[in-house]
Amino acid sequence: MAGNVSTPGATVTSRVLALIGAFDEQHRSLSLSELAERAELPLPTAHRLVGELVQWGALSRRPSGEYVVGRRLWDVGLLAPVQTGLRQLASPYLHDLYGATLATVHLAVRDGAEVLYLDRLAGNASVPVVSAIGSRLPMHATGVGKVLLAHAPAEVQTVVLSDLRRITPYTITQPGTLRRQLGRVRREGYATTVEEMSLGACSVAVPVRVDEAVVAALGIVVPSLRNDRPRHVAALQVAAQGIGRALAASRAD
Amino acid sequence: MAGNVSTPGATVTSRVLALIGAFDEQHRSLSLSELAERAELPLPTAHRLVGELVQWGALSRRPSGEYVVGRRLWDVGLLAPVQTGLRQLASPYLHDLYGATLATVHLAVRDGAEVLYLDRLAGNASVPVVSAIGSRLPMHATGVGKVLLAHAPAEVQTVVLSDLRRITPYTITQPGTLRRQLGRVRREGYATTVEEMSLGACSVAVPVRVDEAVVAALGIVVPSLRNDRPRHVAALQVAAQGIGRALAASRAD
DNA sequence: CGTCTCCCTTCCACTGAGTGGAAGCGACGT
DNA sequence: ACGTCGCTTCCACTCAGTGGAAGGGAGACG
Repeated sequence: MAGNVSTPGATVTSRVLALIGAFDEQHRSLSLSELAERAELPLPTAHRLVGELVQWGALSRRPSGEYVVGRRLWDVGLLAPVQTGLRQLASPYLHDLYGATLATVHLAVRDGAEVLYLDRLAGNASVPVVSAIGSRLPMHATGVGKVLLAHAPAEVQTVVLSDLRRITPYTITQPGTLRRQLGRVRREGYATTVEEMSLGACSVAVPVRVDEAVVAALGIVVPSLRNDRPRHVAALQVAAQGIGRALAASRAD
Repeated sequence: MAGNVSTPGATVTSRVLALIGAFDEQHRSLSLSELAERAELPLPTAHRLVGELVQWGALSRRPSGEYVVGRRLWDVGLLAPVQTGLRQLASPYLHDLYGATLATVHLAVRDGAEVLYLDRLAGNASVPVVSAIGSRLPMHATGVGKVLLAHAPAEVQTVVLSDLRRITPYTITQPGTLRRQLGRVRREGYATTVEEMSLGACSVAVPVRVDEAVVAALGIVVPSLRNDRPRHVAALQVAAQGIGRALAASRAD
């Protein structure tokens, strides 16, 4: 699994997947040789496999000759259960929340020791943020992250607290400080961040609960927490409750 | 390539892709034997390949034993340019449009002789509709479909007009009638439908243009066209122009 | 409790699909 | 005209992939 793709033990399947996996946030389009290099495959092999992938629609070739992820993979990706349940159900509430706050809205779940962003609505006038749908960010520096961490199993908290990387000058890197904040999050029902992830961006986030269990987090990003905090928290909680109820109802399947 | 997957000439790659392609809207979760059958592969072969796919994260296995599309494919799918360009750019305008109309908002492109829905915002109070992100619908019975058809190449129009399936009692099935409507769409700059796709749902749609070329369509679904039509068309056109300008600007890459 | 059925998993001998070094091509630069 | 670089094609060798057959194991039925 951890091993090389081109050396013995490599199956055709693993080579195909290595090619698909060669694409990421920073590499949305790759030339044949880049692909071969990133997948650690000899060029002729990459060439043939990529040809098959293109024919099927998993990749597609730009006029420029570069390859990009194809529409068919996009189709299939949308069938993943990540989006099916939570995301689709939550969608209307996110829009309402956006309408009420006009701030960037995030829906996220915990993925191991990181936050996985499931959805994001950003308005034209919103604060620029680093998150993107499908991206992962550290838990200790985001609003949704703190919410999810506060309700995560103890062992996850331990892992995260033991590695608080500094991202901005305001990032919390003291385990004690963060641990105290997590307690407050549990008590008060919402988390905040102040420029801990990116300068000029503050956030407020609340948990989404189904029968007490925290299944996701809902957050907004605003330029400042000064005003409106109660209004924002209220709007978030209304939306979170709506999503929670919708989720619980849908479990009648 | 059109040929069978298990018969001679089939490559490992094509088998792997057949497995991935076995999932669709109606089949989001499949047992091993269903997978094998749908991919037309012998069971042991399917078993082995699926094992590799699961290990990589392209598929994942539910506690129930059924397989679903994995998170990693979701990740990769999101990198497809479908969403990167148009969808991301359009997102803020869609939200504004939703705020202005409180109706279900659709962003769609033409994919062959069908409409492919790229994005959809649905409020809580919105009319229920069949579309879903990533789904395809016929062009002759939807607002965005008519817009895209009106600006499609003649050969596409011919194909579509030759097969006007009835969906509701109000679906237009007369080629002549539809052809006349398409002319009006081009002249007036917007299309409408009245319960042609689903009862109780009407729609208004406009083209998104970049330098005169129609690259997408933007539509809303409402319970009735009686009132507000001019206001809706205006709101749609404002949003479509915004998206068009944003797209044109982004072509400075 | 035995037995039938259905679905999943493992085994392994045969073989043809996959491999990748090498050579060919075409575009661009000097 | 010649060198370089990235893509494409070729093809003989061989090892990865194949899938029939047999081995679990969970649940239904008599």
